[in-house]
Amino acid sequence: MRSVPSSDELFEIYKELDAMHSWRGWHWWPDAEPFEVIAGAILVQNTSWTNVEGALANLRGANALEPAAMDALTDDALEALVRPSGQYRQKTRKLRAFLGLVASHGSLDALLELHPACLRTALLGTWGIGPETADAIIVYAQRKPAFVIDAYTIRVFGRLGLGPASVSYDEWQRFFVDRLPEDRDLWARYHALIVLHAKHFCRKTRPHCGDCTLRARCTWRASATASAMN
DNA sequence: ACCCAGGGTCATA
DNA sequence: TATGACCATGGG
Repeated sequence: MRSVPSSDELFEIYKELDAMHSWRGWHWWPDAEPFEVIAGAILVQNTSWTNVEGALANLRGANALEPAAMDALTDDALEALVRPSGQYRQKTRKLRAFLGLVASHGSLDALLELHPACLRTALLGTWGIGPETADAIIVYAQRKPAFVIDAYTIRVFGRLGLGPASVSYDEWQRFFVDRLPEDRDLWARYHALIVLHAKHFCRKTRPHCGDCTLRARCTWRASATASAMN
């Protein structure tokens, strides 16, 4: 059913996305410190980024954007700061669990010195951190190659008729990793462009396909069968 | 009054 | 292993 793209085709799509969206600017944790990137990666789980900005602003105002300072906060205080991002009790637990991982490695710097594969294993063993958050931490905080898969990735490429038929994170990740050179900047930017693209052209319900230069490839039609194509 | 958002965990079958 | 409930705020 789905076609199997060549490496060149995936790179062509990357260039199309870049041409469409690079003008929108690059607000993808530009020069943020690793700990802020990690906090953002946890706080943004199933939440819009605008909500996360409020929580990060609160944390910055409380000088809590470093492990020791955050760890010194009570649960009540941390929950209050993180509240704008939603699921604030869960996310307080998750931040706390990550702080525990940092402590077990001595420091954040020491944790980030790990080989990416080792860091990934350590992150996946931490409560509240799954594959997407782990890969986001590796590529955007540790700045090592990791291709992040998210709901947007599966939606965008699913509508293009590409990628695995399953929704398996690992299968989708292999789909990209096997076809693209192992290049941290390329992978980091590719994921960011997919998110930008999805937000502007591949909304869940209503299509905004007007100016999308990929529309010729798009197999998705609005009302028809909103189930299979997702 | 909905639906959705840059997931992950847990209980159930 | 696969599916569903749950978390919870804020914007459209």
